[in-house]
Formats: sequence, structure tokens, C-alpha cells
Amino acid sequence: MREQEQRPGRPRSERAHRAILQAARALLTDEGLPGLSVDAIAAHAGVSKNTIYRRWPNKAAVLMDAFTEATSAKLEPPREGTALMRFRGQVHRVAQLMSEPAARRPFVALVAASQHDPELATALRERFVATRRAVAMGIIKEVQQEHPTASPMDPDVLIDLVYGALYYRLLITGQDLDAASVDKLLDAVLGPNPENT
Amino acid sequence: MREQEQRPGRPRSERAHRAILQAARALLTDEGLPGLSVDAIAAHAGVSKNTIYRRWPNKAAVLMDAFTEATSAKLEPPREGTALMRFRGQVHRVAQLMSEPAARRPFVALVAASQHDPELATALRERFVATRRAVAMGIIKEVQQEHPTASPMDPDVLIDLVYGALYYRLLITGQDLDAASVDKLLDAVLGPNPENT
Amino acid sequence: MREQEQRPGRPRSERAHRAILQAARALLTDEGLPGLSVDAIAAHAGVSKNTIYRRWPNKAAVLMDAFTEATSAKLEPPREGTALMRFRGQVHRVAQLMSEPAARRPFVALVAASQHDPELATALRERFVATRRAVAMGIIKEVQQEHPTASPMDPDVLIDLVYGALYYRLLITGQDLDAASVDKLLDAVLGPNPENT
Amino acid sequence: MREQEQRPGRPRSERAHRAILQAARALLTDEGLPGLSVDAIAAHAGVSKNTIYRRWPNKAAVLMDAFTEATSAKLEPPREGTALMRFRGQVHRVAQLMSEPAARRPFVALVAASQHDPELATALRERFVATRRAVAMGIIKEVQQEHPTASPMDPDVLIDLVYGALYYRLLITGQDLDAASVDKLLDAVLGPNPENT
DNA sequence: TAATAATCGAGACGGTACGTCAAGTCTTCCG
DNA sequence: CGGAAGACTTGACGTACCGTCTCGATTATTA
Repeated sequence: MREQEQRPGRPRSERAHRAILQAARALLTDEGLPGLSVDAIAAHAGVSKNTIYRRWPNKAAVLMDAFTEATSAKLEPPREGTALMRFRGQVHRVAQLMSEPAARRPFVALVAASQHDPELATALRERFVATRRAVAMGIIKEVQQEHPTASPMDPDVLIDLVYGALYYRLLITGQDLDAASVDKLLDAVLGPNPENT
Repeated sequence: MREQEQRPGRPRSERAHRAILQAARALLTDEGLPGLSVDAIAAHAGVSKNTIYRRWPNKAAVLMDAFTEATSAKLEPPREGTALMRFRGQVHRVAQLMSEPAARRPFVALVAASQHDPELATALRERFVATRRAVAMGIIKEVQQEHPTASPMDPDVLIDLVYGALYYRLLITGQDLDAASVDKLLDAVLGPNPENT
Repeated sequence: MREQEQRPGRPRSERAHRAILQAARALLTDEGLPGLSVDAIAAHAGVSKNTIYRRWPNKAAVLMDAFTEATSAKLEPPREGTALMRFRGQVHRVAQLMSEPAARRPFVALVAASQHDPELATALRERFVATRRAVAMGIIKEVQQEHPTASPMDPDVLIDLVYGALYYRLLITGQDLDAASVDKLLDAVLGPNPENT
Repeated sequence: MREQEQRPGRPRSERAHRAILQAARALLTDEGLPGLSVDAIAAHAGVSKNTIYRRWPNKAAVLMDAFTEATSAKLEPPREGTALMRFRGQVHRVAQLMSEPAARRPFVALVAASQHDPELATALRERFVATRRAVAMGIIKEVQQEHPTASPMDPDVLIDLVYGALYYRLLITGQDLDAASVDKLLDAVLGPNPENT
């Protein structure tokens, strides 16, 4: 609710901001990361390079914003059903999202870039991973209250196992991430899905 | 057993080949992937750029060879102990290797590059991932013969879970991969280590 | 008289322009055309290669500008004396200029390059040859008015003979172009110099 | 008539020698000098680069041989008619030859290269220019005996004027060298052709 | 209303790397 | 030893992108 601090001079164009992120997403989708030059983003957004660098320190930071903006909406945690089913639902959503190249490509690019850019690594963890993890953690604790004996596994380990397997398949083995195989994964860690007789 | 096929002309220099891969490893370790230029590799190896491009189509392919050459020796599967202990041992070796930046950095760079280079992706799977997987698969089957009731989990799923969690921590959450936390991971999937009283 | 048309964006650096031409001249003088690389010009001028290629399509075009800029000042037509003496004076100036390697080398390089570069050939003719020719033509017509009977030769042919002999000696036979031999040449075509008793 | 000095080992292939010169001429004709690489000559001649460099010190020397071999046959001096007509005939032959790109291109390339290659310059003068000059000189002396009063011009100057104008037009102004304009040139220097009434 | 100040598009700038090409040398095996 | 084949070093090519900078022009707030 804090007041927008009023600086002198012409205010930054909201329109340009949106155009840049949108152009970044568009170019990344059709051309992959190597085809994503700042010049191209600027040209595609009808914006000068200066305008981009005034807002973001480098190309990866633009990509970071473009990615989180696009994905956050699609990853709202499920709100209905038992805790167990909501957890399974959340994992399915992530799997579904990441099986689209438009999301997988920027994600892996960010992971790669974050290996030699500590700020980016922090941003990626805080703005993408931590969110997913916090949600999952809350649900898992509910699950363990519902079924206190069922899965005595450390919630952190559980999350690492499930999301780890997901990303491993996406990034490395390249296996499909259809719903059936995600279910199989979840069954292996959580026990069989109680909703399937 | 087959004869080394003799092509006409001067044979390619074995010395140059080794120098290039060694230079690639050295530079990658010091500077990370963005600091790894073909010019620099050539200069450091005392070799012309042309000689590099005669052998590999691009920078990633050089890196691929440098990486597999360096790692394969360090990942010899354990040969002693029960199958269960040998499986645990193998996972520990991978974790230990990947916690060294000299191995983690090229690995993640290759994963990233393979997202938009199908040939590289295939090479990475065939020459690194598949090897580890085949070894693990053999051992797991032995484990399941030793303890037929213990872990009825699909071996493929099991491998995805364990290695997935490993790489997830390395690449994304950035958690430490000390022996204790790897043990915790293994315990969660396989049941507690029978060798710890 | 017309306004300098204002293009959008940062204007091209006048300083860089001058530095490039000056570096081109310096390097050509020391090392000859084969030693004149664009990289070297850029380094010597403290300018990026890009800046050179933004202005000129290739090395020869840079050389063309460097050459005409350097020579035009030295080839101002003589303004005093009879028309005949002014014509002789102009030829002497060209001979003198071209006997310096610093002028002869770029000139022959341009002639050579223009054999397979039609744009360069046109530029060379329009910006160097035509100027000299127009001046000569004007003077010759005056000469023929002064001495209507003396030299009924077609002015174009006369110019081809005199300049042709000059360049032939410079480029092909390598003979010296001292003042005496130029005079001998002029005497042969125009009749003996009236100023020498 | 001297004995071919007999060296040990396999004698050099006459066939290769011819193939190289022929390939050099062919490539120069269709592609111009920039498209004339030693690799291309070797490939086109079915010969190894080594074989070329065993015979000539560099590319220009090959070109020199290819050029003189091709032109010498076409420049046999005329043997019939008065000395004056034979001189005119020789000049016409040179003009005709040089108006073919297949001869003009290598010639100018050699002239250009000879500016920074003294050995080549010497070779060009001795093997091409001097021959033409000696022939011309002989004929001119005959002319001056036939018409002792007509043209008291120094023969060297005369040759420089005529050939100079020829090459000037070919290399620099790019004017046509049809028979009529060559005649006009000759008329200007020698007086009108006595064979045209 | 005018001055001030940060923005905007455009595009030039120095720098660095790319992947290609040619020159001339060297090294293999085969005649 | 000559020859074909082809790898080798050197060095330049022309292109692309990065992140910075300078223009004139625009659009706000402040005086």
C-alpha cells in the first residue's frame, strides 16, 4: 500500500516494460536461448536497448522476470480436496507446465545461467523454487496429520525426491512427463493413490 | 579387435587432441563456461582454432569429450560388498564428484546446451547418463534378489528418484551434498542402511 | 547550401573517421598493402573493427578514401604562368607525387583491386582520374588557343599518352620519374619547352 | 642441348607441371584473382599442394608462368610488311590480347603483386615487358632508317608513350581498346598511317 | 509559463568471440 | 625421392552480440 515514490522527470513507460517481457517470451519460445539477443528483444518490442538496460542489469534478469511472470499464474496451488490430493495435484501442475517447451526452455536457461551468476541463483530460488516448496511443505504437514503413520519421511527429502525426479527427467533423460508416469512416481514415494480403487 | 582404418594423408595429432581437452578442462575450471572461448582453448593448448574445428563441430562438443574423459575414471562402480552397499556406494561417488565445481560446472553447462542441441543431448544421455543407469540397474536387480520383499519399487523409478534428488540439489537448490545428507536420501528410498546399527 | 540532414541516433564520430584514415595511411606506408589488415587499422586507430565496417564495405574502400584525402591537397593545379607551362607543371606534380612510395603503393593497390571490384573502379575513376583529367583538359584547350597551330592532337589522346607513360614507368618498367625524364616525355609530345632557350 | 642433370629418385612429373599451369589459367579466368587459391589449383589439377610448392616459391610465381606461357604464343611479332606496319601490327596484337579478360586479369594481378615483390617485378620485366620492348626497339630503328626525317623521337620514349597509353586505358580508365582507337593513338605519335589514303 | 530532469527511440561505440578461409609447411603412406 | 592426401600454424576475414554512450525529442514535475 506504500505510496509510489515520486521521482522528478518523465516516468518510466509501463507499456515499454510489458512489451519487453512479452518480446522476451516470444523470442525465447520460437528461437531458443541462443537466438535471444537483447538487440532482438529491443527490436521486437519497439524499444531501445537503453530502455532495457535501465530496468534490468543483464539479459538473464530480463529472462527471469519474463519467466516468473508467465509461470506464476499457471502454478496456483490447488485449493480443494484432501491434503494428499492437493499435493499430488500441485506436482501434476508443475509437470504439465514444464512439459511445454515455452516454460522448460527458459527454466533450464536460468538454471544454467545461475551456475555462474550468484544473484540470479538467489533470485531463481527465492522467486520460483521457494514458492513451490513452501506450498508443498504446508500441504505435506497436513498430509502427515491426516495420516500420521503413513509416510514418516522428512518433508524436505520428500520434496527433493519428487521434484528432483521431475526435473531430472525433463532436463537430462528427456523422458515424457505425462500424467501416468507422474502418478507412478508419486505412488512410489507416497504409496498408491487412495482415490484409485 | 578391428584394424585401425588407415586414412590417407597425415594422421591427426594425438598430442593436439589431448592438449585441447586438457586446456578445455583447465579453463572451464578456472573461469566457468562463459569464460571458455575457443580462442582461449586454442591458445592455451598451443593449437590453432582450425585444429579444434576440424575435430569438433562446436564448443559444447569439445566440452562433452573433456567432461566424459575426466569423469569416467572417477566413476568406476564399486566392486566389493553386498549389492545394496555397492548401490549406495555408487550414489555416493556421483554425489562426491558433482560436489566439485570442476565437474558440476561442465555438467550443468552440457545440460543447458543440450536443450537446444539434440545431438549433444543424445551424446550426453548415451555417454554419461546411460552408463550410470545401466550400472545402477544391474545392482538394483541384485538387491532385489537379495532382499526380495524389501523394496518392490520399479528400478527405473528408483533411479530417477535418487539421481533426480541429487541433481536437483546440485543445480537448483544449491544444497550441500555431504555424505550424511546423501545417506538420508538413500535411507528414505531404500530403508535404513543395514550397516549402521 | 543545403542543411546537413539529421539522422536519428548517435552521430558517427568524426574523430574515429579521421583516426581510421590516418591509421590506414600510416600502415600502408610502412608495410604495403598485404600488411594492411583491417584488424591492424582498427588497433592502430583505437577503434573497433565494427566501426570500420559500418562506414566502408571493405578494405579497398577505406584505402580509397585515405588515398584521395592524402593526395588531393598535393595535386592542386598550378595557377600561374602560360597555359602550356601550367600543363607541364601539373604533370610534374603528378610525377613527383607518384614517385613517393607512400602515394604509389596505395595507387597501384587500388588499380589492382579495381580490376575485380567495379564499384571501386568507378570510384577511382571519378574521384582521382577524372579530376586530373578535367583540369588537364581545360588547360590544353587554353594551350591550343594560345598556339593554334602547334599541337593539333586530340586532347584525350594527348592526356592518355602523357599520363599513360607516367604510370607505365611507375608500375611496370620501374624507371625513375625524375624531372628531367618527365620533361623529355613532355617535349616528345608537346614539342620542346619554350622556356628552355 | 645440355644433358638433363640426373638427380636420384623419381623424376618430377611433367604431367603435373602442365596440369598446374592449366588449372591456374582456368581458375583465374572464371574467378578472378581473389578466387585463385593454391588449394583450388591443386584440387583442380588433381595434384597436391606440396607438388606446387616444390616447383614455385609462391602463388604469384605460378601465376607468372601460367601467364607468360599463355601469352607468348599469341604475341609473335609480325614478320611481313614495312617496318612501320609491323610496329603498328605489334601494338594492335598487344591491345587485342589485353582486351581479353583472360589476359588482362593475370597481367594486372602480376603488376600489383610486383609492387611488393621485387623478384616478381624483375621476372615480369624480363620475361614479358623486355621481350615486347626489344622487338619494338628493333622495328623502330628500321622505321627510322626507312623514314629518317619523319619521327625523330627517342625510341624509348616512343615505346613508353604507346604502351603506356595502352595499359593506362586498360587498367585505369577502362576505355575500350578497339582497333580504331589504337590506330588513333598510333597516328598521334607516328603520324597518320600511310596505308590509309 | 518556463526551467529542469529523467525518459524515450535510434543507433554508434569499444570489445570479444564467433566460425571460415587461405597461405605455406609438415607428415603420413604409396609408387 | 616424387606424389596424393590431408593435418598443421598463422593470421585475417566479416559478422554478431554485449553493455555503454550520445544524439534530438518527449513528458513529467517544479519554480
